[in-house]
Amino acid sequence: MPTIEREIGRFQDFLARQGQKLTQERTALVREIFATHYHFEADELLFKMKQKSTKISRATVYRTLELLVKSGLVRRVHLGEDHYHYEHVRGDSHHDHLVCTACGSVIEFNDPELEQRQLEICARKKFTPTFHNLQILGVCDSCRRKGEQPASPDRVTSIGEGAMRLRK
Amino acid sequence: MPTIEREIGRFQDFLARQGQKLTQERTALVREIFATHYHFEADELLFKMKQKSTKISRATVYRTLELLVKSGLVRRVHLGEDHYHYEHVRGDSHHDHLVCTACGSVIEFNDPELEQRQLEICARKKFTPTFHNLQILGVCDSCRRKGEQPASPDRVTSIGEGAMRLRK
DNA sequence: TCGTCTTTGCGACTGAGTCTCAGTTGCGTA
DNA sequence: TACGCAACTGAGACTCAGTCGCAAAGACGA
Repeated sequence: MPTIEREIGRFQDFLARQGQKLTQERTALVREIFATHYHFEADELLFKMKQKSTKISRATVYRTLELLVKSGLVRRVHLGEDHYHYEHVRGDSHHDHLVCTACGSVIEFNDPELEQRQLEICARKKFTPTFHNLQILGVCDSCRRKGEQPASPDRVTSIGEGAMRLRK
Repeated sequence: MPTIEREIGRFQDFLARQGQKLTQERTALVREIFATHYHFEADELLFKMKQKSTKISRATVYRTLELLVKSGLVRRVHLGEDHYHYEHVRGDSHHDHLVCTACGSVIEFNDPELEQRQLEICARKKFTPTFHNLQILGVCDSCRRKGEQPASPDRVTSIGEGAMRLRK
């Protein structure tokens, strides 16, 4: 897959710029991450590597994820759970998430108008934004059809319950 | 403060509705929470109670916070750090947060237009929203004047670094 | 006073993430 | 090809927020 090779190249450049090396472990992780087309958790990644009998330690996974986030190849996101999720950055399209509290599915969306409005708010507050993180919790179409109800609409409760429900 | 008494009353109603009791510990926590006019962490609350030599255990603090979140009196928020923050709900004004990654200060804002746009997005995706959570990370006006620079603007990096910087 | 039910504190536990440290690897230089 | 050194790794101990189980305490109606 040429795309993955390109990402590996970018990571190597990033590392080289600060006198760091692209090791076998790091390459293997980047390969795995860019082959995964969805949000993942650090431990999930560790587990997958183990399954493939690619020996990599917990510490290395976390260290590499940190480097990848710093390099801009990977993004750390909150999806309503109480720990981080990661996703690889494709191109440079920023997006936000709709998280279904019934089935846990995540729908991505990108809305330039919404982004624009946020910039206006920042300007009004004299705030210089660098990044934002928006999750909308609720119930997706197919769950709604199945009769899943949002716990109590308009209620803040849903944060708590959403998070609970999503837990393993 | 009559306001606090009213909140305590509301909490009592909520508890009574499910056969639960308003105990001294719970009352003390509600008092403390509604006397705190800002985002706080669970352990911070526990610490404050200890300082006032109000004896309350960790478990009770967490249990009560959960009840308060369920009752809608308290809201759980993510502020870019890797654990929860809480805030008491005043009236029913929903708001979002601008979080300064340099000094850690938090600016609240409410923007009906932004909320409206989110509803439109949900409608387009056939998603039934119950709650959302938006943080914009960046640098506040006074930090910017002091020469604080956003680590690398337009870069996702800032999530990681923001969170790092904010850590105790 | 008894019985039942809820609540509490204690302390052990969990799980994500971090740190330390000794051993290993990668790589430029000779 | 060997050397030296910095960067890297794995193992496991550690941290810290949050949860759980359980026995004791408290509330309260009969």
